[in-house]
Amino acid sequence: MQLKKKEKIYRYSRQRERLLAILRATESHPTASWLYDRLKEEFPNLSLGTVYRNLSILMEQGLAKKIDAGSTFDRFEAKTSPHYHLICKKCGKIIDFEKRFFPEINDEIGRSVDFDIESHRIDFFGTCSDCRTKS
Amino acid sequence: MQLKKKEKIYRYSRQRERLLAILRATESHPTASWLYDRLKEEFPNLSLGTVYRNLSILMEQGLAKKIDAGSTFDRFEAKTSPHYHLICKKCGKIIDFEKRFFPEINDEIGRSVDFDIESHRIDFFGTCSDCRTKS
DNA sequence: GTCCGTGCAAAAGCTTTGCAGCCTT
DNA sequence: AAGGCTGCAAAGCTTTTGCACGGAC
Repeated sequence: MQLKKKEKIYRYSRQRERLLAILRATESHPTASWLYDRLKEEFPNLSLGTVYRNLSILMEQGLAKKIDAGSTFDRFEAKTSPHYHLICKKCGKIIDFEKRFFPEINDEIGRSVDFDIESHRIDFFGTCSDCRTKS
Repeated sequence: MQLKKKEKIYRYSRQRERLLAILRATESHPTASWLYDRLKEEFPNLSLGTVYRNLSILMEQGLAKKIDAGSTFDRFEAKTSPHYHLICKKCGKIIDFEKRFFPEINDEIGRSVDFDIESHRIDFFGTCSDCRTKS
């Protein structure tokens, strides 16, 4: 018999609705602190804990993702379509890239290892055009 | 005229030599704290700060790498050959995978974006065989 | 009425850093 | 002798959490 995990119930919150809207409206892969600053304009008493708690809920719901890009702080995005990231080593900027997706490599790799592969991420590192121009 | 960055001078240290040896001898992609525990067996007065400082130097020298795998703490490795990671979503274990490398995708992607790509990382997420057996 | 979400503040956890003394060069 | 490296401890930062209150349902 299977143990059924209790379904978590989410209530509506204006803060979370607006947080998601802000995250969806930017392409900058912002930090929690940046989101806090934006959202605080609408909710002057907003607390940073609320931002973190709501980001966590949005991730549970599959509406937001955390990006691990080597910074000391986390960055988030709300884009759900499959895509990769171009990460600039000079300025840390993250740019979405979705012109080519490799769904086939999960299978290709999966056939050769004893590991159930569900997904993959690819990040490209280099220098963005802005930083190239500057130097 | 080009500004030449002053070359950093490194001195020998027994702690760093042994740290690298320990990192090279494991396949577990350890945390700084794990390395500290191992190294402290040889240097009873060792401080965690020394581990971090030396990891940082080893990374500058290209002898160690930090792996961003979504944990709250960093993990490190000393393997220099190109390889990818299989990351278990259940237990967090990281396994090296080097049977297939895709050097060509840097060029393939690079041709279509205004971004100088130097390298890429690929991480596969899923369930390791240990965790699959358990469930 | 329940009990989830919020604000506030404190705590937690990993990593960094200032300092004095030691060791490498 | 110069200055990087170390241990120790304190500080720094991001993220998490306890609590009482307000809001969603």
